[in-house]
Order: sequence, then structure tokens, then C-alpha cells
Amino acid sequence: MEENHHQDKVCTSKDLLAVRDALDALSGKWKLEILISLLNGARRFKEIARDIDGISDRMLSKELKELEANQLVERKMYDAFPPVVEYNTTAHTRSLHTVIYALKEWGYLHRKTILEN
Amino acid sequence: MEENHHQDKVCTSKDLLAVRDALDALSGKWKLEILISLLNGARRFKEIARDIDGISDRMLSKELKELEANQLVERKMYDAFPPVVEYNTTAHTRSLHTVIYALKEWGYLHRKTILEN
DNA sequence: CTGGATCCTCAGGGATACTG
DNA sequence: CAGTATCCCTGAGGATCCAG
Repeated sequence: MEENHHQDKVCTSKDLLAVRDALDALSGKWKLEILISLLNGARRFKEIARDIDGISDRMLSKELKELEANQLVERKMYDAFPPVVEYNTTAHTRSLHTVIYALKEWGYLHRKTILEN
Repeated sequence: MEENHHQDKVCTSKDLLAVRDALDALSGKWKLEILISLLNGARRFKEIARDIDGISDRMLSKELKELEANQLVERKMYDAFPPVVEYNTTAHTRSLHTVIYALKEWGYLHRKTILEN
């Protein structure tokens, strides 16, 4: 980033805000599951709903909207009856791989650490 | 990890649980701020409280306890009056660096992505 | 099928006061 | 200083019904 202010802090307050932004985009009980479902292929509303155990239509709709607002899913509507809507990932979703990988690895490590003591 | 089951999924359901474990350990409004404060050096209760704008004693106490349960902070009590308690990071906290770095980088990228459209 | 509208519950977190 | 105890409020998320 452009300015550093010569601090050797682990994480500046600006950095903290960025971390929060990232976490906020993934916040909510179902977002990750939805993204992972879509990372395995484009899906329609009901297909995602069937894919994710326990999610209600209301929540799926809400989370999809937030993900779309954050450009993490793309919504394609086909003019037909009954309605056909297809959800898919975006380039931005793919950029999440590093984050998901880091969280996953640390999650496994964390569980191991906790169980060992 | 030991078994793969020959799937080429981006993220298995076991992986998702690990991601959730990671996120859970960092959940709560103040945990990251507390960790970052401590990553810049050991601190006493009141020092952390002063470091973090807006946090109440109650929340600081609660979050510190959860972090300690997750071995992300270490609590040292010195027998003295008035009481002296010092909080510090642990080896496990340091292992979080990859995660925080990934989240930070993606957070900046995310903001850039959103603002561009 | 793809959702929107409504109502309800509960846990996260704020404010304040108190104790060893 | 280092926390606890209490009370309260808001918003995330569940359940159910309705509409195009």
C-alpha cells in the first residue's frame, strides 16, 4: 500500500479495517456454504437450497443478495415460466481461495492444538 | 490430511467445518483487536482496555476468557496488591499470521473491487 | 420455481454498579 | 487494579404463509 508511516506494527488500524471488511463479506451463517456449493458449479435457487442442509428459502435469498452486492455471486435470470434463475461464482469469488485455504489450514491446526491440551 | 476420497471438490464438508472452527475462534466484536494489541507486546488488563477504543471491562474480560480457552492468549497472574495480571500472545497466536495476512490482503482487494463498480 | 412479507426467539453486546 | 453481576436492547436468523 502507498504509505507505511514507518511503523513496525504487526497490523495497523487500517489493516484491521481491511480484515474486518473481509470478515464482514463472509459473515452470516450460510455464506461460506453457499459459496462452496457454487464453487462446485453453477446452480439454481432450489438446487442450492437442496444442497445446503437446514437453510430456509428466506435465508438463502437474503444471503445470495448480500453475496451479489459484494460481487461474490452472479445472478442470471432467464425469461421463462416457471422462472429460471442461475447463480454462479465470479472472478472475485475465485480470489477468495487464498483466504479459504488459510482459514481451513488454521482451522485444522487449531482443532489439533486444542485437543492436545 | 489422511483421506481424500478421490473428490475434486474445492472444499469438502470437513474442510468447511475447519473453516468454521477458525472463524469461530476469531468471532466476537473485539477478539481481533485484542490479539493485535497483544501482538504488539504483552499488556495488563487496563492497558488493553485503554488501547481499544470503546470496549467495556465486561466485554474485554469475556473475550479474553474465550481467547484463553482457545489458547490464543496467555494469562499470567502475579501475587500482589493491587492485583497484577499480564496478558500475552502464545505460539498459537503467532500461527494466525497467515490467516490475518490473507484476510487483510483480500480485504483491501475486496474494497477495491467493490469501489470499481 | 423464485422468492417477498410477517412474526417471533434468542444470543451478542452495551450501560451501569459493585467487589476483593 | 482486575474483574462480576444485572438489566436491557438490537439484530441475526428461524418458521410460516403468500405471490408472480
